Amino acid sequence: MTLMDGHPRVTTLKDVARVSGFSTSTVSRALTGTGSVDPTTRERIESVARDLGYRPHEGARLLVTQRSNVIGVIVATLEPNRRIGHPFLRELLDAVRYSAGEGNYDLLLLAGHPDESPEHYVHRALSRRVDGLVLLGIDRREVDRGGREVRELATVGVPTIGVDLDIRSFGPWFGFVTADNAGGARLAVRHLLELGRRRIVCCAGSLDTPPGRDRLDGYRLELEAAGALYRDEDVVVGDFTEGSGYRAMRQLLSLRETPDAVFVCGDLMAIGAMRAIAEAGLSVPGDVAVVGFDDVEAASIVRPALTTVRQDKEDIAGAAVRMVGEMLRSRDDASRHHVAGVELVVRASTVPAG
Amino acid sequence: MTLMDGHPRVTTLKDVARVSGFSTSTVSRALTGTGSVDPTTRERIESVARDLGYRPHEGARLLVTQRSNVIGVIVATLEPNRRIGHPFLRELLDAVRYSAGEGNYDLLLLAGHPDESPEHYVHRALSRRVDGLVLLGIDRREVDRGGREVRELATVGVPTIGVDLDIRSFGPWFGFVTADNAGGARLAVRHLLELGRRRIVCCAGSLDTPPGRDRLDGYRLELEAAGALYRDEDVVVGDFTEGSGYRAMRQLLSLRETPDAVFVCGDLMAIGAMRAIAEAGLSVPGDVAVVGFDDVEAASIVRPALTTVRQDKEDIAGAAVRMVGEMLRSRDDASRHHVAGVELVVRASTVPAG
DNA sequence: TTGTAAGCGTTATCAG
DNA sequence: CTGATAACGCTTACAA
Repeated sequence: MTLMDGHPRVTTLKDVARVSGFSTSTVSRALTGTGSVDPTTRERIESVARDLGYRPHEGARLLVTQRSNVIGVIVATLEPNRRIGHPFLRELLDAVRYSAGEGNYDLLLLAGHPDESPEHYVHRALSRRVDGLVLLGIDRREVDRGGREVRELATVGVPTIGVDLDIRSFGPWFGFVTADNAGGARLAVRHLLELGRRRIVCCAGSLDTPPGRDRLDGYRLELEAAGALYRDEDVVVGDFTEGSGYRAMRQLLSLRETPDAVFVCGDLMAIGAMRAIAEAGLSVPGDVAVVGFDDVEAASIVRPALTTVRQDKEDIAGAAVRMVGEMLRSRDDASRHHVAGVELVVRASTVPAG
Repeated sequence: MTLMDGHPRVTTLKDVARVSGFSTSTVSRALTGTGSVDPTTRERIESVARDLGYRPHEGARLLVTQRSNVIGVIVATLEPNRRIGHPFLRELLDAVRYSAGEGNYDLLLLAGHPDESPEHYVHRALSRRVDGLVLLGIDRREVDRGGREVRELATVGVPTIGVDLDIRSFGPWFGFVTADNAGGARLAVRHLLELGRRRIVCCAGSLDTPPGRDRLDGYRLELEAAGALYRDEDVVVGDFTEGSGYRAMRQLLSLRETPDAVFVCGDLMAIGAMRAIAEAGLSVPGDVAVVGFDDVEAASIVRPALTTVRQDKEDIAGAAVRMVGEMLRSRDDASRHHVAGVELVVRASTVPAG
């Protein structure tokens, strides 16, 4: 590295030490705020650091502190390693980004080759020494497939939080965050009942995900609590995509007794369901009232605007990040489970039965 | 660090060396594939590394190689440091994530405190020694405000790519990627003309962004090329949000000569425009044909489905990542400008004039 | 082909 | 309050 090098060597702690006339240890203490330094000294050092444009080298720091201040994130993709599968996950990722910032973390979005499997992600997370890992919408079966590697996370002690994915059985380093899916579903169904709807059917989401299962449970529970009849034929299972909602609704509309309301376990599916209803020559909300789940951006944009159960994304993201921090500090009160709030957002897709 | 420590020390290169019986340098060579090692030796070492679950420490590696294999990303937020402002940016971020993976990079999503300014992001990027930086939808004025820090990126030699943001004037380390906005706009207008529409108005996006300006230019150019009249009154400027599209369209509908088509410079605004048209008692596409721009997920979901100009997100993201790599290798042919493809996607919001 | 040793930029321990 | 000095885990001349 010569002076003629095109890259003017970046300023290091040593440079700050040399110019300010103090030792590297003093400079380190002054700049990190650990240990005690004379106020005058500190000022002098800070000023020199500023003038030189000093940027601490996080890699070097990590080497000794064992803390990267980085949280890794893995987001479920629809086809393996392609696009993120659902707008809700993109919105949630954004919320995590924001929460991470509040906790002074940066986010490492683990990217993947087209043909990488889960263990690769874990490897990368481990290699980068992330302080914690957040799994967004990952399928349980995928986790099991990478079981060996996932267990390794626990061995090394990386707090790992599953959002809509319960892997607490893997050990104490695993946390679980989810919205109150069952409660939200009950809110939705109750709303429809209060509107005077009597034939409430359900378009469910994939039953091998916690949200898929819990929302369907909520639907059943609320019907039963109201003394209404739950029937298996009234439920068709989709996979959270618009297309599956459309198909499910077509099927539901062909039931002997036409429904006057439908609880759809995801907004995208609900939008598909509305399309099916319109095509069948029926109207929303007049003939069929529709309630979705998630409150993605599109829900407030479609016409009629979709009544839906909003998941508190900020709460979910905040809890995930907070859990990482707590587990890192090994606090006894580190909760490993958080149920985020839900809220019914009434829009135009539901009105009282006519 | 005792043996009783809850954290079984993570395996290091030294461990692999000890167990395999070779020196650390040989192990390093064997594992990274640099330098020559006896095939038998390599096999032995690889097997030991696997058994021990060795994960190279990227921080340590960075320290010596000066390469982090991380690309930093900063995404524009609507309110300062809150949510990502536009669904297109979220979708684009996802595309960047994917492209980064193909290039063997991970993505550092620079998160921010609620009250951080751009220079803080740059500081974090610099501290983490990102190999490159991608700016998504960042406002030019923000960049100018952080001018000092941005210039520092060039000093240190961090390839920085602006998507929809041209900062090449800052020096050779800056690249610019954008879609063919003007061309796309012309596609849209031509389509409307071919449909027999004669009163084509325009709802423009913020004119202080390249897409805002170029799409409006394209609108004007295509009209003029067709011998049609461009009039300032036929253009109302919004800010890419649904609400601004709604308001702009109301204004456009109140023109003396009612339009029979509108080119809206963003899908979200187009959705708002459709709402305004419907409220005015007119129909889309019968009375007013609508073309948007971007092709965000919502465009194919609204009814009527929106005809729009699709930006090739994969192309944009791929170019940004590729540029980083090329600049890093200081290739003379490192292009600093890429114009990504656009494509007209015809859906239900446009039909021939009746 | 392999090993020795220096050094990357920090923090932390321990004296002074 | 301050300063040597030893790590941290890895790559890379340079020697053998």
